[in-house]
Amino acid sequence: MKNKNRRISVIQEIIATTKVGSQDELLQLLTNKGFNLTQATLSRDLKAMKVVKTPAVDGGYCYKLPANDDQADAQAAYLTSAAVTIDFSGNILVIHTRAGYASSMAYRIDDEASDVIIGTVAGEDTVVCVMKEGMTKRAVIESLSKFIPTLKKD
Amino acid sequence: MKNKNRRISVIQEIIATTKVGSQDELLQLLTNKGFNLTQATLSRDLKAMKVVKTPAVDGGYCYKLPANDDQADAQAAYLTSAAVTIDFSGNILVIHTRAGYASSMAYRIDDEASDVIIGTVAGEDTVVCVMKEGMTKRAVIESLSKFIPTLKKD
DNA sequence: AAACACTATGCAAAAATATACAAAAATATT
DNA sequence: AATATTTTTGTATATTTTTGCATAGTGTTT
Repeated sequence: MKNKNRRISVIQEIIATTKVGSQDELLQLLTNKGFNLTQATLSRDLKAMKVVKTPAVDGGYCYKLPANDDQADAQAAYLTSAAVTIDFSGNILVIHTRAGYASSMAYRIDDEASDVIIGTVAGEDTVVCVMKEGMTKRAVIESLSKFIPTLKKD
Repeated sequence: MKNKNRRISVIQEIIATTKVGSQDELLQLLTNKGFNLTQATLSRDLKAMKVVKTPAVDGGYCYKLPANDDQADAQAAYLTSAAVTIDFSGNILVIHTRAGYASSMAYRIDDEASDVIIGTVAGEDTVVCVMKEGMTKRAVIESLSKFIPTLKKD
C-alpha cells in the first residue's frame, strides 16, 4: 500500500535523525506529521524494518536502523581475489587486500613482478610496493594484472 | 562483584553463539548453567552490555551484541596520545608511536584519512603512510589532526 | 458483480521488558 | 572495627512491545 511505504520511509528518516526512546514517542512524531496509525502497527513496521532498540549513552534507549550488512556482504561477495583496492602515488603502489592476505600478495609480487617492482613491505591487509625507477603505471598494471584480475578493467 | 562479571561474560558468550529470543529464554539458559538471578537483573545486564533485540529472519526476535562502535570509540580516545613523532619525506609520511600502538594507529588512518592517505604499513611502533598523489603536507596534516592533536601545533 | 485471496490495520489481551524502591552485599573511609 | 558510601539485586509494578483475532481495503478471477 502506498501509505505504508511513505510511512516506512518517514520512520526511517525520523530514526536516522532523531533520538527516539519508545514506540509511543515515535508514534507521536508520526501523528504530528499527519500519519494515522496505532502503536501496534508501528511495532510491526519496526519489526519489518529490523529496527532495534538499543541502550543509549544517556541511560535511556534509542531506536536505530540496522547496520548495512548488505553493503558489507556485497563487498565481500565481489572480492573474488585478495586485492581490494590499488592506488598509485609517485613511485609507490599501495594494494589493500583482504585481511591477512597482504603478505602472500607481497610474496607473489616479489616473485612475479620483479620486472617492475623493486620491493614490497606487507602489513596485515596492506602491501606497499616500490616501483622500479622510470617505470610507468601502465607497465606496472600490465605486469600485476597477471594475478590481480580486477586490475585490467581500470 | 565477581559473580556479575562472570555472568556478564557468560551472557556474552551465549548471545554470541546461540539464538535467544527473549530474556526469559536467556534466563533459563543461565539458570541451567547455575546462575541465580531474576529477569530484572538480566534486563539491567543487557542494558549495560548494550545488547539489542533485533528482528530475526525467521520472523521472531534475536538478541545481539552491539557492533563494536563503543570499543572503537574507546580505542579512538586512547589513540589520540599514541603518536610520538611525525615526519614527511616526499610522498611518504612516517609516524612513530608509543610501543605497540602502530597497528591500531594505522587502522585508524586507513579508516579515517583515506581522503589523503592511500595506504599504511605498520610495524611495532612505526607507521609508514603513502600520501595520495598531489596531496600537500598541509592537507594531510589537516586530515590527520582530527585524531592526532599534537599535529595542529606544528 | 460475486467470490476469493491477500495485505494492512485496529483493538484488546498477552507477553516481554524496564524501573522504583528497599534490602542486601560489597567497598571505601574514618 | 565501625560507619558511611556505593553497587548489586529482588520484588512488585509500571511501561512497552508483540500478537491473535476480526475487519476493512485492494486487486484478481470467475
